Amino acid sequence: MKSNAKQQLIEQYPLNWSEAKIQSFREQLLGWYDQHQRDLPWRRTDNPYYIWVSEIMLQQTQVDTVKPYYERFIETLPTIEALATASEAELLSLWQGLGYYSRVRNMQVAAQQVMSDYDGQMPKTIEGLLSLKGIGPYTAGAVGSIAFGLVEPAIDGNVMRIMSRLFEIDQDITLTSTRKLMAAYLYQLIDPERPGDFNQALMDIGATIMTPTNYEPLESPLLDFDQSYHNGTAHLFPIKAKKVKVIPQMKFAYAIRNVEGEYLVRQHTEDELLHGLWHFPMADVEMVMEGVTQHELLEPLLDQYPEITESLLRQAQLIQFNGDQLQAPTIIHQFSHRKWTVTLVEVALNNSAISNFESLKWASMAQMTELPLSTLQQKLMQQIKS
DNA sequence: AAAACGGGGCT
DNA sequence: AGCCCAGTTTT
Repeated sequence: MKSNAKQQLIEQYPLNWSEAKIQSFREQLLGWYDQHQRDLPWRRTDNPYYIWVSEIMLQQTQVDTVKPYYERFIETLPTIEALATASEAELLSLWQGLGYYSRVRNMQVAAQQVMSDYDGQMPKTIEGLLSLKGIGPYTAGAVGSIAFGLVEPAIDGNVMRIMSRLFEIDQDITLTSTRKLMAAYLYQLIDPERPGDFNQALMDIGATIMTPTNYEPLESPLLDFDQSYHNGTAHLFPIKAKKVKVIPQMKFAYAIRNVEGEYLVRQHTEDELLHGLWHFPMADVEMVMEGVTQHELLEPLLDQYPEITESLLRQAQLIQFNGDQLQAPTIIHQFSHRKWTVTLVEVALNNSAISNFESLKWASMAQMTELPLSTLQQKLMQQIKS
């Protein structure tokens, strides 16, 4: 990261620790690492390519599973050039069983980028690493710090858990702002003499001591700095908002206009979303076909609203066909738990229908604007005006 | 900034 | 069978 951006981040989230306390943190962490670091194949090399391969593999798989894959991969494709020119069949067979096959394809694209854009050498800056396909902020930080000594944090799930517990960070770790806060703290904590070891030490502690379910990490070299341990709150961290899954739904909304220029509208009931707000009548549909017919457009409406009869629509004219091609706008409306894709179907009646129905009534555009409307309905009405 | 993606592993 | 994970890419 550029030093001015880094400085700004630190000013935004200052740690306010004394130099002595920061020094002590580094000494505890690195002293522990010197004694307890795990002996892993990719820690016996300083070849940036090998370290890169290991980081990509470790993104998706546990250490013990990765080991044999790693050994075979670097033996078979020992250089970036070999990776860049390998056949797809060879790549896939080397990766078979690891999953996330797009990542090995991305890695080959990146190897080709290195050959063409970087003269066959891995770029030695964060920006350069980030320019490679498949390398995001975590991998750039890991490879950059371990292989090139760049003073950059490598924030993965382990590190987020550790940071959220050390500082009792009570924000959702899936938020970008929370990761920025952690990056700011880590820029202040990271040892500029040994950034790669600093990052790997944190990851080892996360993997072996400050695990997801160990709330009393008595062996942790960071115990003195561990707020959640001292307050007995470790089990509360990290805070991860459980994401409700969004159910996609397709709907038609019918803008049915009579000769007076009025539209049929209805107020959503309490068993519906957008309760109390007024809308064009809407109907659920499975999917919208490419070559949908006029009949198919109106069928869901008749199904869902018994009071709208076929005789009423006998004179209906669908005004959105250009030749046979339907040209209907769609509006996306996102709820916390639903995503509606609403296709606006415009219907012009030639007869002068005036009587109101049980739950539907006629309203001019001007009258509608006096009613409580959802943003969805406003967007639909916007489509008609233009 | 938020959503989509992805396939092995777990319940 | 369906949910979950942990990072990157895409929008």
